[in-house]
Amino acid sequence: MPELPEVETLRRGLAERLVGRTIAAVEVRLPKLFVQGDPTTLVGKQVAAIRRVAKFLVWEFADDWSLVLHLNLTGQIILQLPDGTRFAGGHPIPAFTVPLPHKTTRLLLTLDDGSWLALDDVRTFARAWLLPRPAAEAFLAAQRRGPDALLDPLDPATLSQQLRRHKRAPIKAVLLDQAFLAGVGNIYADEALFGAGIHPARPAGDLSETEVVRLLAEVRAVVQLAVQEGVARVRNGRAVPGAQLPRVHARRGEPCPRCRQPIVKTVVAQRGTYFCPVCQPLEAASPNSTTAIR
DNA sequence: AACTACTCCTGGAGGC
DNA sequence: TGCCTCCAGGAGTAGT
Repeated sequence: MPELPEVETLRRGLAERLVGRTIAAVEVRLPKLFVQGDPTTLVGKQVAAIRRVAKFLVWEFADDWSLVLHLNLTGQIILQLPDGTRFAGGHPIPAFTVPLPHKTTRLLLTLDDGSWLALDDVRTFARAWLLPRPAAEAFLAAQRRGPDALLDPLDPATLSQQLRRHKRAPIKAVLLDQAFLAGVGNIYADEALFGAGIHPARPAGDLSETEVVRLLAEVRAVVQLAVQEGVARVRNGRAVPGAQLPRVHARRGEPCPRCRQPIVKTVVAQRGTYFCPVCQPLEAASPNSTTAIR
């Protein structure tokens, strides 16, 4: 499922290949993909820039319109270049090498150089908004959204204060809340909690200041690593063998990379959740480790 | 206000 | 081989 690193990786690859290109043809295969705007008016628009805002991919056109795209759970983009090579990203199903259009292809764009782009989405949750630039910016600004997990300063004092409002909610649920931190999803929440040695079901309000600092550092580190080294690879709920990330997510029963105890799967905040029961104890950290947040 | 549960949705995996 | 059931979860919303 595309989270911040997947969207950022897509953004970089698409920007490199699409800026300056003009859309020559559009085929919409799932009309409800477009919440706002008439996709047929994409024809003739020239790509000026591709930005990322949290998990939104924002295409800016030379005529001051914007295409805002959210891949949600299972969106993926495959760009096929004139020489037949592909650049792809997002959810890994169907395989990026699948013949296109696939039955899950929801949008097809043809570019003026003969390359074409498919938006595939198995579960049809992806959404698009085609809007004049000011309306698009207003739409993005209106999203309840915390600091960007990759780009914005993650101030422990500010975020600790917010955690106080979530006294009893499991820390993982708060990490998944985009209003707290933008860009973290199920995989990287598990990874950051593992890195920080914090049990995903710990009440958010019980975390010590030290733990909050450590957790924020891990969020940033995990997201940065995923962007730099290639995204966490999970297929059909299983981690792809040999991948550096994820270390615990989708690795039930596999040895913890730190202590070799088997990784456990449970459900927290209605999400499949993986953690090491030894490295991430449910009890608050040792007594000598600072005061709990009230 | 904080928190939980439900709702969209369908391909793929696993059981028999 | 072919049914059938279950599972995956981002984010909005309704209910407690």
